[in-house]
Amino acid sequence: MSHFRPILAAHDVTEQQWRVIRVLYEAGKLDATEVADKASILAPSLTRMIRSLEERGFISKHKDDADGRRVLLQITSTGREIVEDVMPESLKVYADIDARFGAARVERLLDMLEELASLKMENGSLGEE
Amino acid sequence: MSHFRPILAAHDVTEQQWRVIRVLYEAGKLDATEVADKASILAPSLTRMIRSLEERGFISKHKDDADGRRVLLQITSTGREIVEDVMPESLKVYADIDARFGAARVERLLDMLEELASLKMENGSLGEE
DNA sequence: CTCATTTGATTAACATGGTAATGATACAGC
DNA sequence: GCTGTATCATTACCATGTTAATCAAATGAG
Repeated sequence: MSHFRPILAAHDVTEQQWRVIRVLYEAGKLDATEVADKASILAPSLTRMIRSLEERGFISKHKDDADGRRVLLQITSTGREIVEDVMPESLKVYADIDARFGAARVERLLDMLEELASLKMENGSLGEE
Repeated sequence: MSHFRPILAAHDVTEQQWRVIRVLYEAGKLDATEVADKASILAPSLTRMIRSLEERGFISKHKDDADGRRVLLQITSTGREIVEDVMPESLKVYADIDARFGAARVERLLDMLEELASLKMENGSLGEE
């Protein structure tokens, strides 16, 4: 990711903020919980990021009329411009990794990591005996 | 790691702090740079952690007589007690992962990650064209 | 020896991870 | 319709990641 940061830094966007606006770019209007989930960001972090991203005009925030607790988020045209500017570099990073590490190995690596992560969820055979 | 945190939380020690005192437990007296390196912690973070760990009496800090810029760190008997109390749980976590995920696969996973990480260091074929 | 450079540590400033507490709205049961 | 509970978001608080700036000590060139 650190390869990637300079491009984002030029837009004053962190990697986490990038994930948020990219999710909104791809999915359209989403509520905050879905965004947090898809961007792997905790709720308290997202709250802070929403404030910052909205102040800078990258996203807009609305209350859900159907459920007053929920917050709906949407990317703005300014935000879209950033995504469209950064995306080519982003794709290049992944293409480069695929080329140099091997796409098949990348996939295998991700599979293993996912499986390892799911293992740890299944139970707690730890610290409770 | 989150499996591991309850045990550490009982001692009011974070995962990063655990890595620091474990390194010092195993290596004896070390200077700050080596500790930061072995525990994968950045210098500014380590500076803050030293303050906290020293205040609580888990480590001691001395100036290096041979090089006044360097700081030497050493675990105290209090710190040693914590390590000896937590270590069994720590080993259990790794043993559990080895058992459930497979020790060979764990090793393969670590190898792949190391190789991937080293790839990214070699150059920057990114963002500079 | 003196000065410029280098190196190690610290500080500062900001963003995020993480947990707990609080607030506000929905909702189920009565 | 009210009330207790559950759910979503926010706030508060602290630790760490991250970069840049600063400070102090060591080192090298002259």
